[in-house]
Amino acid sequence: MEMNTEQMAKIFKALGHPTRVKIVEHLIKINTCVCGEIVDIFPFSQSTISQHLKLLKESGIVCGEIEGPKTYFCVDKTILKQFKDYIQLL
Amino acid sequence: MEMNTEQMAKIFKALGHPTRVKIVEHLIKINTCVCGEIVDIFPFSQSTISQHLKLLKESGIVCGEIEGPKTYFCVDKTILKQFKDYIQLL
DNA sequence: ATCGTTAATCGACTATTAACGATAAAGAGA
DNA sequence: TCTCTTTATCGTTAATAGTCGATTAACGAT
Repeated sequence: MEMNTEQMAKIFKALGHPTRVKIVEHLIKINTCVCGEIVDIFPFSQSTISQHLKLLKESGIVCGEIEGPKTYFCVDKTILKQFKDYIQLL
Repeated sequence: MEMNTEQMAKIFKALGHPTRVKIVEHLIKINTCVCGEIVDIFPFSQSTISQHLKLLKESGIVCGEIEGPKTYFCVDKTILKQFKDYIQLL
């Protein structure tokens, strides 16, 4: 499977904000975590973080799994690999 | 030299538009070219393309060299390498 | 059944972006 | 010098993004 330009631009756009880059780095580091943990790390409101997570999810680079009242977020490893592969070919 | 999160986010943001991704891909392919050539490729006005090039320049991933009335644009290979290195570590 | 926790969504506001046409600037060539 | 070519910038408009507080929804536990 290979990314096209549109998909790449969408992920680039999603990563085009320092907070979202940091969220993704954090998710990669700790593998999975819930929204509240991310809210605790950053100086933004719960709604703002939730919005950032929504954008990341829409780009495909992050996925969220609802489990009871919580949502577990993690990086989609398949998409991440495709993303990295594309960039390596630049 | 290593990129920090802010710099990365700035480049991601600059690449967060399909036209700008394509411009960068084109620049990598043909090494260097003037604004007018890019205008001919895309269905946007000269001012819009010039604006896209300005954003790419400001992010650092592209550089432009004025030579007479023309400006030669190319990808900054050093920055591109740092960019790729950063992503590879994700 | 109510309450507390967690996350998503809504509505508002401001700021930024994307696009255009028009204009300006700067050099090359007649 | 005047004109042509090339690119950058300005002013405008419409759309999107970023942030917040308030509200809603969904679930678990008492």
